[in-house]
Amino acid sequence: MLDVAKRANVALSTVSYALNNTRPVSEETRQRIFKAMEELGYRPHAMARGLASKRSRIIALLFPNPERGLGITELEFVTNAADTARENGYNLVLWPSEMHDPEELRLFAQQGLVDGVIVMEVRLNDERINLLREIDFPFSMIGRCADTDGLGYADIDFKHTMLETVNYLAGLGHKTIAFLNQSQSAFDNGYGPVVRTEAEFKHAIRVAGVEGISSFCRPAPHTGYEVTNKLLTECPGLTALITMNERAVPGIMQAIAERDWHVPDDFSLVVIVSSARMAEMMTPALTTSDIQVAELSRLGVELLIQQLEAEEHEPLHELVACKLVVRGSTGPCLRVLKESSSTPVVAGGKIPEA
Amino acid sequence: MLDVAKRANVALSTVSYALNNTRPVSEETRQRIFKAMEELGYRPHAMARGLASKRSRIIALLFPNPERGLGITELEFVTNAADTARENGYNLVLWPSEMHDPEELRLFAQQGLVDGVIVMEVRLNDERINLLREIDFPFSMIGRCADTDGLGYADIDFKHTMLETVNYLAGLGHKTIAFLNQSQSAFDNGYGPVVRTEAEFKHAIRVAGVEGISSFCRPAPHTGYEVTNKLLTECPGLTALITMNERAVPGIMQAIAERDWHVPDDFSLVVIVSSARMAEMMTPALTTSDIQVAELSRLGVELLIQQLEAEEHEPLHELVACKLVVRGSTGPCLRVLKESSSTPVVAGGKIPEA
DNA sequence: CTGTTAGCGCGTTCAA
DNA sequence: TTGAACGCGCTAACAG
Repeated sequence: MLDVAKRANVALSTVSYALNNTRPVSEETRQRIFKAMEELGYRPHAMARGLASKRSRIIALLFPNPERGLGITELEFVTNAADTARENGYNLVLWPSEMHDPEELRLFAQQGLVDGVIVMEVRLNDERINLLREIDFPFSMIGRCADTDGLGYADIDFKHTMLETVNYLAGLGHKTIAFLNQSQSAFDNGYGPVVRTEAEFKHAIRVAGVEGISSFCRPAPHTGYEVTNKLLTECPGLTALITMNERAVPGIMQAIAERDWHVPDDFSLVVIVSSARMAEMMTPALTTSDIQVAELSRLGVELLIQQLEAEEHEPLHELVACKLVVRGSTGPCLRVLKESSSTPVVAGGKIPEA
Repeated sequence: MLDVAKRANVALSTVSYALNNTRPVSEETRQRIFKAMEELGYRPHAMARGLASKRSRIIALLFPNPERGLGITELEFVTNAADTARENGYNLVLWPSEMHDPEELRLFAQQGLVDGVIVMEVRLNDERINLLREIDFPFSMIGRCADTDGLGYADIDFKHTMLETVNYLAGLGHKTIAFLNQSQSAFDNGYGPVVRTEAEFKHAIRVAGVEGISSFCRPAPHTGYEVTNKLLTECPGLTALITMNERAVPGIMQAIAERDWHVPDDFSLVVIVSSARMAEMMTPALTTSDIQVAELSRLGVELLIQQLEAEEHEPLHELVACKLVVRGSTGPCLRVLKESSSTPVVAGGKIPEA
């Protein structure tokens, strides 16, 4: 840097000012400086910068462990976050969420390596959030906890997503709709999406004026098979199923197929909080409500950076609904239209998960 | 740090030495120092450390863009790499591979932020590798280029993987086996796995003494459908198919189903360089040759760190074969056994991709 | 085994 | 507008 300064016939500090726009520099000298940097192949040293300015321009992502979902959208979250960070001049480091011990998080945060963190897979009452709040460390969430007062987050609009899906199915003539959620343990742990969809499903069926039944299900094909069988047995009037459990889908399809039912003429299936990638893995291609990964992760990063750079801006938040994409797994239920004899009535209830 | 030193009645440097084990420190004073650190809640500052030692203990991962595969294994690569890095006391930052302009890579490398990089999705002649070599920047590869002289890498053992798969099918009695690779353009770009599996397939069928036919196919269900149809039409004796194209699988299955063939009794399917997650998405569950993600990414990281920390160690490399897991999509071909009239013979050839 | 001290490369306050 | 000097928090010679 000193070499650059000499070569441009200015003081070392002037180079710094030119670099950071932290003080007016005459256009002429600025040109000279940049030319000198070019010629010498000078690159500002990130660490030295960080030390002096106390801002590393590095943010961390507490990434999810790839168990629940298929891993498809999770990857996109990570890559999109890295892209967005870079577009804003930040680097993105990955911190495994296995850092379950919050003390480890504290340790990392206080190392001064990162300016802030983005927390994924937030639970309603999340130790990590409590800790970050306590030590007053900047963060944003993809997802959200229960008490979001003063917090920045980007989350899925589960209410809208569920309403749109249920209304769509009701509009096709379905009178009884099931919701196959993720696992009971996720619910008990207060994992946001599971808790919220559970509530919003109940709300949506009430609004749509149809019968509804919901069940938890661990994320695996065989559990999907078992739970679907139970649902179909105990609830003969069922003609449509909504699920947020991607890994259970093959089992669901199998249970339907074994009854010699055809999708979508005999039974409709919608996967919510899913993706086109998932949809096209099945035959027929599934109707899905696609999670807007790119937007969510972009928002998560931007919300954090905003907080980092603004003086006293109120942390913002955004809700992004999933987008319903109708494909081949939904339609009117021809089976029921034919069997116009008995009108099935089922009480909204609960079936134990597999 | 000075406070810690005072509180422990030692010099500032002694604290440093105790922290880095860079010089013997008597057990007694070491205890005093750590106690003082504890009491003061002292955390060494990462950036200052990096500045002084010229080693940031940060490594970068040039991650893949999630187009080719399903995204399942890719996520595991990233998370496992982050875990392994952390276990070795390193941080892992993500650098988007869209950094196609090698100049941008040079810029990042020379910022001094990271000590080394791990390159994924390496092509046989990869600009990034050439650049890193040229500027003498430490790196390792997951995958490998053509000239690996003096380079550290962890890659799939395609030869073993393909031999095992073909031998397994031949052992079941299959006489004509197809290989559905990824896209022609990936091959033309010299993407390692595509080029290597293509060659190893030819080698393996020769060794096994069976007929073989191979074809490229873009990564999507409908192209999988089209290519499979072409293969089945032009090659009536075909009873088994190997693919490395996960996204094409639904199309492959559909083409088979439309012929009223049942898997595995009428036709066998193996997906190589895949995973259990993929396998269980289909009915019947697929026989796959699973990529050993955890091991590969661990090796990739460790190889780099070894290089970073060792004095003059020769860069090492490792090949890891995929592991064949037999599930429901493979077996003897009953269809051919029944139609014992005509013995189909087909010349090994090439079918244009969809 | 321990203490002293000079930087690492840059941001930023002060004086000019 | 510009230049000089100080310090960020730590490592690593060098000296005891």
